[in-house]
Amino acid sequence: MTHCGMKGYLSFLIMWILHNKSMKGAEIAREIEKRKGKKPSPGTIYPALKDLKTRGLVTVDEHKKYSLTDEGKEKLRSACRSFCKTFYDVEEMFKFCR
Amino acid sequence: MTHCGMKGYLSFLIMWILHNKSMKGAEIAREIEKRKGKKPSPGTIYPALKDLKTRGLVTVDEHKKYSLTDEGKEKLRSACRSFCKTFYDVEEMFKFCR
DNA sequence: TTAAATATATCGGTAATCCGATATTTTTTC
DNA sequence: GAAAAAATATCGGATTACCGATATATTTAA
Repeated sequence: MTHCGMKGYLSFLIMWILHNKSMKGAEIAREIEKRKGKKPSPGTIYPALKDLKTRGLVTVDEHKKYSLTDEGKEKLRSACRSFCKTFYDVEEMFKFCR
Repeated sequence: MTHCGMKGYLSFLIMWILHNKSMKGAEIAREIEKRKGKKPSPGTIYPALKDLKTRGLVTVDEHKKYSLTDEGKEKLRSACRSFCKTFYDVEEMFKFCR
């Protein structure tokens, strides 16, 4: 349970971060640092981006800015649905932890 | 990205489910099914519970009802804090996916 | 009190995640 | 335009998560 006992949600988080703004890799890494408190290493973030690209969920433009493809958006939407259903009581969680 | 691209949050979810009610293993499995849409197999849920027990985060009573230990509660609280900080904009996520 | 159904437990294998180390490319600064 | 800094990329390894198969124990029904 390194972080939240939630190893594995990195690509979900990346997609969520990209959902309303395209970003360069380093920018994404900084945003993750802001959220999680720890910056993912290059060996973590770039393979993850590559994987998302390979799967057609993100694209990179000529300035290496990443953004969601239509397919990526659709995928994110369904992942969000799943996430929100699983944590339907997330508000209680916010209360619980303060 | 089987579920949410969030492999690894099972033990976190178990602890969250236990945070206000002690339950038997099978009950926990049903609750997870309700949330995720898929029931974890015995080979998934019991090893996870055992692991949590080994780490002193849950205990089992004589009727095999699991509940959080004090240490487990504390751990859950800090995991929740982390989770909520990471997904501080979860409300937007709820909007996004409908 | 048997038989059937349900719940619990363990093990081994597969796949996935993540990161450290390292190398290359791009950008910035002077 | 050269040097330094920052960003990007790749690879291999260690760890972990999960599940299918299987076995045992417990509860329920008859």
